[in-house]
Amino acid sequence: MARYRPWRQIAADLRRAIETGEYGPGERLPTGGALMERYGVARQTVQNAIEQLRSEGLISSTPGGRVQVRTRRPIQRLARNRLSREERVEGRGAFLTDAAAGQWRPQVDVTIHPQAADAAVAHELRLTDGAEVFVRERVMRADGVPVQLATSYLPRDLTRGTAIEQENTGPGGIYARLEETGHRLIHFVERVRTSAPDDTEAAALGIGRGEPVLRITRVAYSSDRALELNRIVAVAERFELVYELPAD
Amino acid sequence: MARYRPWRQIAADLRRAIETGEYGPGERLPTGGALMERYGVARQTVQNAIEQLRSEGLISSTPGGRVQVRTRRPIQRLARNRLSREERVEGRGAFLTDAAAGQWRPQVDVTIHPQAADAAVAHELRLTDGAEVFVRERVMRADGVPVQLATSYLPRDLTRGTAIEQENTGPGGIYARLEETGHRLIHFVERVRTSAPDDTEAAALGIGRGEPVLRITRVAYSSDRALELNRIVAVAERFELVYELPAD
DNA sequence: AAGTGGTCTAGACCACTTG
DNA sequence: AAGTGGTCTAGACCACTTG
Repeated sequence: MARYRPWRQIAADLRRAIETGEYGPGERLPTGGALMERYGVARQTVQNAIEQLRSEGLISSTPGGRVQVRTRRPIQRLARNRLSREERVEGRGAFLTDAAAGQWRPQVDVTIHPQAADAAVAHELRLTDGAEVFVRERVMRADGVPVQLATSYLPRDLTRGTAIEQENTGPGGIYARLEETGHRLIHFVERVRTSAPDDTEAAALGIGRGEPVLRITRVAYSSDRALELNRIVAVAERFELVYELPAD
Repeated sequence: MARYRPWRQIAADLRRAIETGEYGPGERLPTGGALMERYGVARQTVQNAIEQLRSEGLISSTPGGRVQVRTRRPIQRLARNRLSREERVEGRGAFLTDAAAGQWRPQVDVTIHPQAADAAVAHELRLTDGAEVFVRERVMRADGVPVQLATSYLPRDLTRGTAIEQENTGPGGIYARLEETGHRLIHFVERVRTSAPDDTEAAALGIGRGEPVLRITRVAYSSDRALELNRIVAVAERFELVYELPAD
């Protein structure tokens, strides 16, 4: 046992044990006390090793609870299929499309309200500061566990008098409603970044510090204007983003 | 000062100071000792706050060095343009295309060797286990700082006798060479995940634990086969991935 | 009530960078 | 040589979960 940075060795040992299946998905790791004794180290040192494995996405832990090997497979988020017109016509939103492909149970909670666009939202939608937008905030769950927050902003003139201002937007969701009112979608641009969550996001997603999130900013365009800004915060460990790109 | 989890307050104060510009890009934060005194807390508590800000991508720190506000803007990685045939014909590789768009100085170090495909590589390229592949390992730097590792695997029968087996693959890189030998690229599939780096990756990229990386797996396809597997490990904080998606 | 993961203090030392 | 960020020990307590 190295005297300097023994947490590396502890993390390496546990990582190997997980990868070889000694600790299978959903199983508990040894308790902190057991690891302290086994390696002859202090509590903080064990904690450093645990923190590393958590940031690698191998384990999850809850205070008072237990340290568990992660069991859930990543949700495949299929960028091409999920936004296709075919799926929209069939009446499924993108999250539901992913669920059907991945065989998990989707659940979406929505809150809606109009508001004045701040500078960032106005810039993305090419509106003037303070223009009215309609906001749909969604918490998405997979098999009951929150995995994603998505907040959509649409220029109010596109949504007034449509089902987009209802809690339930109807079959095909907001994109189907936009196309019905003559706003044909041409393309989407997605920008992907990653970072740690802030306190509000961490609480809503039920994750701790150090568990990274994906931040996806998506703008939907018609031929002449920006129709929707969607800001997504997703538990990084739970997702694999899949993009299909033409070579031409 | 809250007695329980004071690191949250310390992190919040520092975050605000960075966001308001009190500590500008490249500037140092107060030393650990100063923060211990100011908040009346122990060293570990300050460390917890610093760790949080680092995982949010706001600061970077080096042992013996200093804690600095991050200065570099994210590298825009433009998935559509960077792989377009037009760019390839103009003779620029994808990384160089990004550099031209983002105005930073690119540098690529390459090591090359043939090897037998392991099970994972064989699966992605639809080869039999142990089939020979040609491997190109690249370390990519922006303005001298390592930002990305990329390892390409190509079936050996596609590369033998071509410049793909040279260090310098010539104008347009390996995709241009593949197309010259009759393997027309039809599409790419990119899969994006994120996690912490392992020790080797952290050392090569010069980042610490808790700084997440993006793991991008890209496969290039012709009409009838998989031509190349590229495994990319990129410093998450430095990148913004941009994808353009058709609505049809 | 007992157990567990997480956080805290106080003090020490290590590895590294800057003068 | 001095300063700094990072890690460690030993022990305590907190918040939470499970019995």
